[in-house]
Amino acid sequence: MRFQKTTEYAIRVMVFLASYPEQRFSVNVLHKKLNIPYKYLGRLMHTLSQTGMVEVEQGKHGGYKVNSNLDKIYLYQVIGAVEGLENYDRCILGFPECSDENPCPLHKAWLERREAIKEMIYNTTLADLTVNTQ
Amino acid sequence: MRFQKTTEYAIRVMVFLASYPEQRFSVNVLHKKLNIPYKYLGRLMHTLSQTGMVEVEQGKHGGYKVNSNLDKIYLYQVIGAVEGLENYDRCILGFPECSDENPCPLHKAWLERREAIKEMIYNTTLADLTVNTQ
DNA sequence: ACTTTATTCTACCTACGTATGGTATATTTA
DNA sequence: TAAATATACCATACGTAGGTAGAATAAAGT
Repeated sequence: MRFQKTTEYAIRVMVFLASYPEQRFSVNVLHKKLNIPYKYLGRLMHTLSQTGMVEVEQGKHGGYKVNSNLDKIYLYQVIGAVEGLENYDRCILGFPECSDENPCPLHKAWLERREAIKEMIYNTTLADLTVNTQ
Repeated sequence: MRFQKTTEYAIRVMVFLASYPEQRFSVNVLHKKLNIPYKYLGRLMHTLSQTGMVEVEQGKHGGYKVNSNLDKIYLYQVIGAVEGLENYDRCILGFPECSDENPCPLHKAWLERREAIKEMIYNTTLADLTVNTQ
């Protein structure tokens, strides 16, 4: 019961970028600041840039910068961009036929907790998550 | 954010066995009833038997049977036997230095939800999870 | 204008863990 | 002895994580 590493990386990067919304960072700098493997991060940033959550500039002095609309970028979007959101509507025991009408024995208990997590990721924006460590 | 498949399998099996606490089942029967790959399930059952949560009998007409103390077998034990419990005390962003004193920006929100999940797995026993589909 | 430099982008390649299957052997008991 | 099952070991598939190499891009230096 945990995020994929890639998802952790993605949220870490986005939180960092959101903390310096005017600045542009190269992959190399992000790699050093956030302790994420350089090449892996490169591909991740490319993926994130394609969703529009970060803006990219190529060439010398290029790099990545968060999209200015911090309060429009939700955690669920970051998670959805990397590991998807299927798990948040899934039976915890993997029963395909599990539903409110035909519940598995953990259905209700898990539903409540899962909804609390969804409430978190669907209501938290990057504007809520800035962190200044400078 | 999900269980490993193996963890799902383990809980499925334990819930099934707990529903027929007097009966002994062969791997082959469990495999067919629960739609879990035969060979994989064999090893999983062996693992589970070593924790004492299920009792094993070999030979013709042998098989697995849940330990009779249904109300003493907690969900966290089943989860711990397969994928471990480390993730339930882990920073959601993977910051090693994250703590109550030095929280990551998601610390408090995640802590509350994570504790709700822990509350579930530490308070639910197999006695709460029987299901009769016969 | 040409070259160098710093950067992203793209396409493979490697490592590793989880999930799964195959085959052989050991154990029990009808 | 034979059938049913457990146990052990080896092989395969697959997804995630991480690395290598070079092409494309764009700025800066000459």
